[in-house]
Amino acid sequence: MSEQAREILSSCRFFSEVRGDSLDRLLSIGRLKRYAKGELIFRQGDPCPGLFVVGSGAVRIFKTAPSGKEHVLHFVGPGLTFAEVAVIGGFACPAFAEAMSESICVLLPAEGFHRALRDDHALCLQIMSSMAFWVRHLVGLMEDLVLRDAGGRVARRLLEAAGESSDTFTLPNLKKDLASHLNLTSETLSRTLRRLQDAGLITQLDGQRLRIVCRAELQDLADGMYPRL
Amino acid sequence: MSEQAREILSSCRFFSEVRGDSLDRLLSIGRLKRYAKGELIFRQGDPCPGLFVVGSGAVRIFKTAPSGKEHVLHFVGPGLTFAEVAVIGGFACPAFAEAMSESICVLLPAEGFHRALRDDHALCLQIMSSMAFWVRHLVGLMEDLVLRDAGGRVARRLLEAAGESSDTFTLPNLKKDLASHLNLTSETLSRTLRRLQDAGLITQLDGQRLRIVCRAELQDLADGMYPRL
DNA sequence: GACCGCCCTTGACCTGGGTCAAGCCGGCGA
DNA sequence: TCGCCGGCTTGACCCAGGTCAAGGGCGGTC
Repeated sequence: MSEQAREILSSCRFFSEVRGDSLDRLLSIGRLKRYAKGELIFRQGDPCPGLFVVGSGAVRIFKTAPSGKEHVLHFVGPGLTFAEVAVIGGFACPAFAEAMSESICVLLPAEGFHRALRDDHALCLQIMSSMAFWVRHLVGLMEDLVLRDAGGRVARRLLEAAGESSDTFTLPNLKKDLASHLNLTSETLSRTLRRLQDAGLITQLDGQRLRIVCRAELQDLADGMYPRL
Repeated sequence: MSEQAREILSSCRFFSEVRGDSLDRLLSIGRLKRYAKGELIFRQGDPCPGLFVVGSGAVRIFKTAPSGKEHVLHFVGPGLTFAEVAVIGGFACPAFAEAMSESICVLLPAEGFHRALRDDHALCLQIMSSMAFWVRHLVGLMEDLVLRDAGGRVARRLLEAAGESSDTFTLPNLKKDLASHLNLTSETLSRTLRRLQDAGLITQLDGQRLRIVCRAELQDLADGMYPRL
């Protein structure tokens, strides 16, 4: 497969330990896919086509309720994967996937990926460890939804996304997607950010970027120490 | 190790495909543990001692917020495991574990379990598949918390726990544990069950057992089809 | 440059479910 | 047998966050 595909796979944490023959084998089964902005990659309930690795662009994974409400499970950016669990477990797609912008992915078809797992013990160990991190992340999200209020969720998200090193945070394309991910309406997210700003914890740089001003207080808020903002 | 331990491991779905040498190896590192009702098995943040397999009794896994609110992540009964993800990922315990009644578990210490994973490809594949199911379950729980209202969550839980075959549902020892698992207060759970009963969807047999009377309507409620009860 | 559509923000109001408080019931020890 | 204690139920009230509606900003198109 192309040099581009090699580039994408090797920049992916999921496959960071996979080298040499194992990597070649995966590359040999991979297919490069391109999606237009807004294009649906798969629907909830579809048979799972395989494991996707995002090379560029961004994909959102979401579920919908009969009521029409939709919930963004996660945002998948370059170097990250999706549908890996469905592939491994042999399930149908548990959610929808939609390109949030023009996106390029490597698709590793389920059948070939299974064969690779069967044959390659090192790959297994690597994937297992990645899945463990993924589970921990999911449990963190659940804890978030259940144990924190709106302010706490937003604060935690800002800190997590900015990371240790940087004080700036770039919002996803649409605020309503972030809101949905945090199980808020866009109205509430808007109000919450405003309150954070009024309290001097953050400043809004431009439409898409925020700066964290007071990390410690934000952390307190995320930890639920503040009774109220 | 004892015959009892063999019994416990082989009745566990997580290890259902593990046989012969692999099983012997696991048995050789396993330790039988006994916990009194209410005993704390580990605390959130503790280094993870290993993978637990419940033989008898029941364990609840829960997190606490700084506010004091606690959330039951899951109930672990005979034949099920806990702390498996922390072991595999090498994390600290992500939650508390407490015996809900007198309980017997097999503990597979982290170090030995890791060695088994490194050496045993079939075990890896099995565990990976089990983890995939576990992730799917977690995502289902999240979907539940986010996309359903109180009535829908209770209805879904009743249907899920009763299963296809049976129309009766046995509550966990304490209703407030079930409430916490569903992210409800015990008051709301109480009210919700009452409403279900008044609507003729369920009947209360005794303190701990319920009978599902109208499966279809309960399913509609779980699917969020009913605007309100 | 005028129109349009989409998103974001803000305000006013509503409601699902939490909180608080008051019984009630059943098990258990003295 | 009685009293106590912990969990369950029920009612009254409250509030965080959702809903609805009214602008406002901004890019795209003709």
